Parts: sequence; structure tokens; C-alpha cells
Amino acid sequence: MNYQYKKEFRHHLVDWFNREKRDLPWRRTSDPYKIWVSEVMLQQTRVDTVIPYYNRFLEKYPTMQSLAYAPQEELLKMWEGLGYYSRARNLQAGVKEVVEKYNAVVPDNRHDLSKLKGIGPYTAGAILSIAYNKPEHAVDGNVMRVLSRVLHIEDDIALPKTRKVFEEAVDMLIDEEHPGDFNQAIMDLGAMICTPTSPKCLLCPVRDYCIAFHEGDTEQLPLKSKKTKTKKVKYEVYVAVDEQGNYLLEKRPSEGLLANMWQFPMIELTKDVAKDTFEKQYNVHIKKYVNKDLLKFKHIFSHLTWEMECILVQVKQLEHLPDNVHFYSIEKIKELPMPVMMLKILNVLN
DNA sequence: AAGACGGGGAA
DNA sequence: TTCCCAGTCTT
Repeated sequence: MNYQYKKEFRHHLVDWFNREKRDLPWRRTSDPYKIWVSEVMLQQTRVDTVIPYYNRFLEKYPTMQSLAYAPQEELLKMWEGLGYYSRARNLQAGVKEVVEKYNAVVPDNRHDLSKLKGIGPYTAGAILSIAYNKPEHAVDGNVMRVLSRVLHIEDDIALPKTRKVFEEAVDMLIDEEHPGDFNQAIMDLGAMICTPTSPKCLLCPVRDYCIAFHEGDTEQLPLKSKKTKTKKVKYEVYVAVDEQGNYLLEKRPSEGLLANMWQFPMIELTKDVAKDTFEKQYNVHIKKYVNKDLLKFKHIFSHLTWEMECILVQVKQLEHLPDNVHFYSIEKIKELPMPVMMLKILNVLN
């Protein structure tokens, strides 16, 4: 690709961006911290989903100091419903490190930035190009889709090593004068024009430079192999209430799926009786089955499916409860961070 | 390289 | 259903 060609491509792309770009909250600031927050929230998450979370989050944590020392329970509550909760914990750890090690100045180079928790190659490039105007690549799903079509790259984007191919492509094409605009322009193009299915090529500012458009195979790109195979697990969920009307809640372990989030006790439904396991594990006695069919639903994660059968039981507490298990009033429960499938259960209780 | 890690919107 | 979303971390 010759110099003139690249120059025209860049200008068409950036000019289009300056005409058509969406007015998003994180585009009204140049504060690296706020850009950072937005980029973490946007990982595997749609813009429309992020906007209200972003606004609430920065209202609560306007500075890195305010986030660095916030209680994790409160932090997770702010993230509740957004998913991938380790993002919140990693963001806080990263921000804390910047406050303490870098005197609250977000690093402006890829080497230091990449060492921070939750900042991978994409997020580092996004912060550097958008907040610091550095000519750094920021390759996400949009960029791979757009450039696989424009340059007709047929590498399998499901393979980790393919990311490097696109990083080199961006390094070749990037507008050194407006790197932030260039990176965001490709992402906006991917979101609005160069969509996964039925791309709007007639509205595309760079269709003259797009090989796939000329070949007529935009819909075949990008190439992606991996298939998703999800396991299925059945659970009996015990919504257990005591004489005072308090409900039995459990805090999940600090690592793994939905770490540190709260839930109603759930017992994996295998061949044996869940009742005995529940009573023994939580040290309670079921006095009465109030509703054996409180709620039934599926919850689908990216890698597994939970089939939930929720029953309402009245219980009496025996001796002491295990750690991480408590009886709480409805009002108190509403202050705890809970995954969405537990919020669904909470909703049918009143 | 492959799997874990949420939740929702669109086809 | 299936795919994908402004990906990162762990093994």
C-alpha cells in the first residue's frame, strides 16, 4: 500500500468521524482516569449498556483517590448488572497502584500501563491514543472486523496470534496527527457501518479503499473458527426465611465466577436429595415448605448455563451459621451486590 | 492455545 | 438458538 493511498484512507476515515461521531460521555473529557474507566466498562460490553453505569460510577468516584480506597462491597454494587466483575476489582487495584506508585498520574507509555491490573494490549492503546494522543494501536473486535474487510485479511481472528497481524496493520495505517480520532473512527465505523452482518457499505467513507467491498465478500469476513460449547448445571435454590422474616444469604468465594457477590443458597441438583445437603451445609432445619415452585428459569453465561429451581422454605437456625452466611432483612439485601439471576429471585419476593 | 469470566441485544 | 460486544487473566 503506497503512501498516497494510506494518506487518503486516513483522511476519509477521520473526516467521517469528525462529522458523524456519537456524542458519548467519555468523549467530553480528556481525563486519562475517566477514559480508563470507560475503556474497562466497554470491554465486551455495548456502548448503550455502559453509558448509565459510566455516569453513575464517576459521580460516585470522581477521582482516582476516591475509587482507590472505596469498600469493595460498594464498588461491586456500582458494577452490579454490568458483568465480568473482576474488571471492577482489577480497575480498583490498578487505580490504587497509580495513586500510590505514580503519584496519581496515569502512565503515558505502554510499558508501565500494561503492568496495571486489567489493562491489556487493547486498553493500553486506547488510553494512550485517546487520552495522550500517542500513535498506539488499539485492536478490538471492531478493528479486526473492519480491517479484515478493508485489507482482506483472512487470518482466523479467534486465534490469539492473529491480534498481532492487526496491530501491525494499524501501525501501518494510523494517523500520527490524530491517533485517538483514528482509533475511535475505526471503532465507530465498526459499530455503525461495518457491522457483523449486512454492513452499510453504501454509507462507508472508505469503501473505495476496501478490498472486500470490491471482491463482494464483505459478509464472509472476518474468518472466525471457535465454536462455543456451554455446559449445563441444575441447581435447587433455597430461599430460606426465618421467623423474623429475614432471608438466608451467602457470600460467594473471593475467586472465580461471580467472586464476592451475594446469593441465595444453591445446591447442585445431582442424583441425591438436595434437602439434606442444604440443611447440613448451612446448619438450618427446614420447618415448612412454603412454596416448592417459587420460580424456575435459566441463566445463560458465556461458558455455561444454570437451570434454577427456586423454592421458598421456612427455616429455623441451628447453632451458628458458617462464615459468609447470614440472615438479612430485605432492605439490607438490597444493599448487597448480587448477580442478575439473584436479583430476579429477589424481585418475586415482594 | 484454550478456557474462564456476565449479561444483554440483535438476527 | 447463535453471535457478538471498545478484552483480560489464568493455565
